[in-house]
Amino acid sequence: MAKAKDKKVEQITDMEVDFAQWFTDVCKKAQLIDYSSIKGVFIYRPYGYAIWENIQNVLDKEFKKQGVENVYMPMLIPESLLQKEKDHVEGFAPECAWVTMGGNDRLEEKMAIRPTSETLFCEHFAHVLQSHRDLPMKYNQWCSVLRWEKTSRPFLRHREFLWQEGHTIHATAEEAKSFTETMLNVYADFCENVLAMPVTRGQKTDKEKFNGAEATYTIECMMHDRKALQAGTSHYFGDGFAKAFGIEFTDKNNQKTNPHETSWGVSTRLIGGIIMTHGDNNGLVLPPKVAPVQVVVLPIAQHKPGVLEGASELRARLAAAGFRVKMDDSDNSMGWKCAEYEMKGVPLRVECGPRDLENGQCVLVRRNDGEKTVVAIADLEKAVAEQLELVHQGMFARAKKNLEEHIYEAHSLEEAKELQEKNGGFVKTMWCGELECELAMKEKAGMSSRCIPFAQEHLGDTCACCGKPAQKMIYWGIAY
RNA sequence: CGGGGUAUGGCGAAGUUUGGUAUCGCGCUUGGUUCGGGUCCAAGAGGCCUCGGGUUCGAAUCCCGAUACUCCGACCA
Repeated sequence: MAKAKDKKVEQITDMEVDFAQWFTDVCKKAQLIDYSSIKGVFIYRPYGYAIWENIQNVLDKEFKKQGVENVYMPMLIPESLLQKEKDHVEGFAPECAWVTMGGNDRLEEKMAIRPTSETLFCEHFAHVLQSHRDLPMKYNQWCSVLRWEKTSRPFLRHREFLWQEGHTIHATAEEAKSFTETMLNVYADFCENVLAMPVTRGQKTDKEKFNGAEATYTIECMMHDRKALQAGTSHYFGDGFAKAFGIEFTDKNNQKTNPHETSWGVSTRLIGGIIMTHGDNNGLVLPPKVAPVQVVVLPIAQHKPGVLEGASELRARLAAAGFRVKMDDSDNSMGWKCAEYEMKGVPLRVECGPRDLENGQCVLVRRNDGEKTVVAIADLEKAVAEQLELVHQGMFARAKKNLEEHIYEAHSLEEAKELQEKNGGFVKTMWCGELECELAMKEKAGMSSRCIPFAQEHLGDTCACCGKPAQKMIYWGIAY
C-alpha cells in the first residue's frame, strides 16, 4: 500500500505535521490554484474552477426553485453611493480598493471596486420598484468581489474571490425574515447533501453580524483540524437599507412604504471547506456531486490485446450514462496513476485489466476509504452509481462524527479555555448576550462566537463568562 | 498592520559563513523497456540565482531598499 515515503513526485506534507502546509500543498499539487504576482489574488486553474462550476450549477438550480432571477451589477461603486448606509460603509470602507484614475485623468469622484453589492442593488431597487404588485423582487448575481485583506490564503481568504450574492426585497418583514431562513436552509442542505459537509445552523451575535443587518444567520462547519469555517450567511436587513436608499412602493392602501430586504451569499471558500473537511494525507477527497471527474478508468497492462478497447468501452458507457468520467491510457505506471488520481480526489476508480476482461468484471475502488468492489461489467452503470452514493455517505458520516465528537460543554470561561486548548472544536456555553463577555472570551480564551444554534440546549441558568442570568446557549471556536 | 522565517530551471533542494565559469534529484523532450500501487536504461533541452540600487577587477554570495510567499498575532467571508 502507498506509504508516504513511497511518494517521489508530488510530495505533500502530512496534515498531522503541519495542517496549514498540508492545505497549501493540496491546493497547489492537486492543481486547484496558482499564485499570481499580486498578494491575495489567485488563479483558479481548470480543475479548481470546474469544482466551482459544479457548485454553481447545483446551487443556481436551487435558487431558481425559490423564484430567484440572475442579474449582473456594475463592478464600480461611487464613493457617495457606498456611504449612504452608515454601518455598512464603516464595515467595508477600510478594506475597499479604489479607482481614482480614468485614463490619464483623475476622477471627480473615486469609485470603490465592489466589496459586496448591497448599495448597487439598493440604488437599482429604488429605481424600479413602484407598486406592491412588483414585490417580491428576488435577484442574485454570480461575480467576484474585492476586499483588501491583510492576510490571505488560497480559497479561505482572497482579496478577490468568486461568490454569489442574493438580494431580495419583500412587502413585509415577516416574508423577508422567512426568506432569510429559507435561503440559509438552501445553503445548509447544499452543504450536507451535495458537499457532504455537516453544518451547525444558527444566528450570529450582534458583534459578528453583517454591517447594516438586523440579523445574520450562518452555517458553521468544522474542519479536520477542528477549527471552524463559516460556510454561508443569510442576512435580514429589515427596512434600514430601504430607508437609507429611498426604496419605496405604494401599498394596497395607496401609502408609500419601505420594503424589507435580505441578502445571502456563499463563496469559493466552500472549496477550502471541502478540502479541509474531507482531504487526507494522500491529497484531495472530492464529494462525488461536485467532483470534476467522478470516475477515472485505468486500463491495466494496456498494451495487451483487447485491454484498451475494453477500458474504452467502459469509459464510453459511463459517459453515456451521464457520469463525469475520464480514462487515463498514458504510459505512466499503474502506481503513478493511482497516486495521481488519489491526489486529485477522484471519488471512484475503475480498474480494468486482462484478467478482469476475461472474467467479464472490473474493480471499483473508492477514494474516501480505499474499499475495493469487484463488479460484473454488465452491471457497471448501476454499480458505479451505488459506489458514488456510498462515497458520499461515507464522507458525510466521517465529517459528521468529527463535528459531533468535538463539541464540548463548559460552564466557566476558564473551563472553556481549557477545553479549547486541549481539544479544539466548538465549546458550547450559556451566555448572557452581552458584548463584554464575547470580548472577554476572545481576550482570555482566544475564541470568537461562532453562532447561537437554532437547536438550543439548556446547559444552566447563568452566563459562563460573567455569571449573570443566561439568555442563550452559544458556540465558541477558533475560526478561519 | 506588528513579530519571525523564506525567495536558486516546471517542482524540491545544495551552493551564501570565507565573492572567482551554475550543481543535484524529480519533472520535461526523444528512443527503447515496463505496466495488478509512484518501472528501468540511454541521449537531450531548459536558469536576467525574486526585483531595484550600491560595494568590487569580478556578486547567487557582501551592503541598502522593495515585492511576494509562509508561520504567529490583530482585522475580516
